[in-house]
Amino acid sequence: MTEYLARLNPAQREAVETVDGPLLVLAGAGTGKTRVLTTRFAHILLTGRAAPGQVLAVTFTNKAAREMRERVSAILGRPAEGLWLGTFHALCARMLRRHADLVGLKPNFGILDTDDQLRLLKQVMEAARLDAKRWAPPALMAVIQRWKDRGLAPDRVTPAEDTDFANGRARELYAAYQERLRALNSADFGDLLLHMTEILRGRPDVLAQYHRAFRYILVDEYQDTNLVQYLWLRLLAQGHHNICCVGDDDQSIYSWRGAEVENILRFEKDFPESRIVRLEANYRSTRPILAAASALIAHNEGRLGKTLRAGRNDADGEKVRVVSLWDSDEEARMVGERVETWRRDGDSLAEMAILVRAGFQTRAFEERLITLGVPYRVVGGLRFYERAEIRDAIAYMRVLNQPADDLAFERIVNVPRRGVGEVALRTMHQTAREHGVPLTEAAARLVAEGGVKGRVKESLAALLHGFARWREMLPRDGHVVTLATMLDESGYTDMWKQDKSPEAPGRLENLKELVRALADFETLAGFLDHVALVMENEESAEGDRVSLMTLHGAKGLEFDTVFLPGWEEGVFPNQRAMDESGLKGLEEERRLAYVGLTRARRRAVVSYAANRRIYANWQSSIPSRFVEELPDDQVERDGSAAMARETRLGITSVFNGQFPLVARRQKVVEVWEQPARPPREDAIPVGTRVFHQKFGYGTVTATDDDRLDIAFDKAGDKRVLDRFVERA
DNA sequence: AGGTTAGTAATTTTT
DNA sequence: TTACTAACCT
Repeated sequence: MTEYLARLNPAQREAVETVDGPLLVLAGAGTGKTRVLTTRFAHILLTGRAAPGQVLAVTFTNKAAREMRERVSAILGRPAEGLWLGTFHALCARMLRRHADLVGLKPNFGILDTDDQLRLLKQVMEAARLDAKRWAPPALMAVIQRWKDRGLAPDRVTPAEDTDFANGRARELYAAYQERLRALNSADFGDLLLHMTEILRGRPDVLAQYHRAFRYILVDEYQDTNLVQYLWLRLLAQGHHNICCVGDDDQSIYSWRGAEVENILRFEKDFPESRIVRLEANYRSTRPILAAASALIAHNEGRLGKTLRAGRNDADGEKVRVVSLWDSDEEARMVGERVETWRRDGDSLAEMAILVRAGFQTRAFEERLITLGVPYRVVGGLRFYERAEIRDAIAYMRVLNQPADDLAFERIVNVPRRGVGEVALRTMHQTAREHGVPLTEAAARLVAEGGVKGRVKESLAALLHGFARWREMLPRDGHVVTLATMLDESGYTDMWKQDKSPEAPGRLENLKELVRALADFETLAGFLDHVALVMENEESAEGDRVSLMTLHGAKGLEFDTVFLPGWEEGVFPNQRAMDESGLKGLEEERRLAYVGLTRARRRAVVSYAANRRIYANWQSSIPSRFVEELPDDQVERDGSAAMARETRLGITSVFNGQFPLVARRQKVVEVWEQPARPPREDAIPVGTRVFHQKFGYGTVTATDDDRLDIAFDKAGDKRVLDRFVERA
């Protein structure tokens, strides 16, 4: 047997060797999903079933695409070239450039970022005379994106599917938005998939062309596909049916972005002869971690069903720790202390991660780690190409590349400040509309014909001359020199040099980095495409640092030690997720918890605090139901944690019957079916003087069962649970 | 046009 | 708390 096959376990080998026909690989966390995918890819090539260019391999992230490319090359023993391997968006962009005319675009269409989309949408809404205060543009953007996620072009949206946004005018606005995009020769992210799917649906000749081109299709993270991606895949797989999807329904955490786990089930229906392989041997985590994660996720309904087994011989290990703390500060201290202790014991910081539900939660830990002098890095956050200075610089390049790029021009026309404000911009827009020309041309006319005067005229003239000059430079001096010159001569770099804010030097550094990055590209257009599609954070993974990130950001990563703080009702599971999506939302939160736990190889520390500062004021909180769903025999609860857990069981009123989400389950049913708690004998009436450990003395101003509103003498107005105060 | 101040809202975000 | 926006003043 060939060497690369010998390294696989039987299930993995089956997934690799079942080459023909539809195959669904259900791969639990840490079961070697990437290995299967890459080995399968290489296997197809090495057995001569297809040439490199005849396999279509789709991922969600650029990172995953890069990794797959590297690993396929490693197995082949040579660089893998000519592959159709990339993200859904990158592959669609590549295809769409060939067929742009079929959807009314030119092959050099631009790809808009979120800022541009929003700006354009605002303009569309303005033109439709909608009150931006009553109807928020981002809300409409979300509606349109959902439609695009579902493969619905404006003419496919039925009136019944219109939302109540703008009194049912969302469809009309969507159509207008698409019209504007076309006029600007631009596509947004959703369009890449939508247009391509429309083309494949409507043009059998084009579809046939791709059927001939691709003999095999490989799909990563299948549980995260949305409907339009599914349709696109299904169209491409028609005929040969050689499609292999790898995914894990238990790790589906992007439904709020349009992902539909149901695609897994649909797939089986559409390809009745499909086979399913389950990868269940986990090579990552210790037994207790696996057992805890499995027990937790077992609370979800409608799973396809997988059981993680420890695949390692050395899988025994410490129990999962659950620590309860008095407040969020103490939680941060606890995490900091353990980081220090384990570091002293020889653990590497790079092997520790703090995974939070929401980005803002990282701050408390950052502060603590700074105090302790422990190096850390925050993963995620603003990406390189999302920084204002980078977007500005790119907007300059876009105008250079395509003078008709109104959105880019609008962005930089007054950056740096040139005295071209709202009024001047409106004049330009009006002229542009009247003559049916782009903004740059409108500006040129206004300058020439005296439509603008004084400073505005001077500035616009200077800027337009600048662009003419830089455009001349481009073929002569190359794009790198041109960009640097353009940024200098336009006054853009000066703007940051004169800026006294602490971020300014960093921004100048970023601009230099951008110029350096540009050098890697042959053409300006190629670079702009890269920027739009490969918005990556060039994070220097260098140095021994603790990683801080959201649970979403941690998907696909693993660490020896994982801290999971903030397991409190409302925080995690997140209140809004439950409000908006009910049981589905809760189950997705639980999957997120599952993802978090399964990131850990050796140690997991779950924690929650009884009091948390949210914005300015303190709020008491209740331990997350997930804490309780962890199995006792795999978990070591800190003394006070055990106590607080009982507290949680006793407190049913906090849910107020709003979320009978857990009532289906035996164990908690008891809790839910308890008769309304009898009025407590020790109820604290309004007006009582009380003492609170943290806030000191105060007077009760209102009560709601066990929750008290208290006006504290020093700490101000707070709402706390009655068990945290005593009569003064 | 641009800077200042007061008011308001606040997950997750692969492309 | 911060960060962003809208109204307001210079």
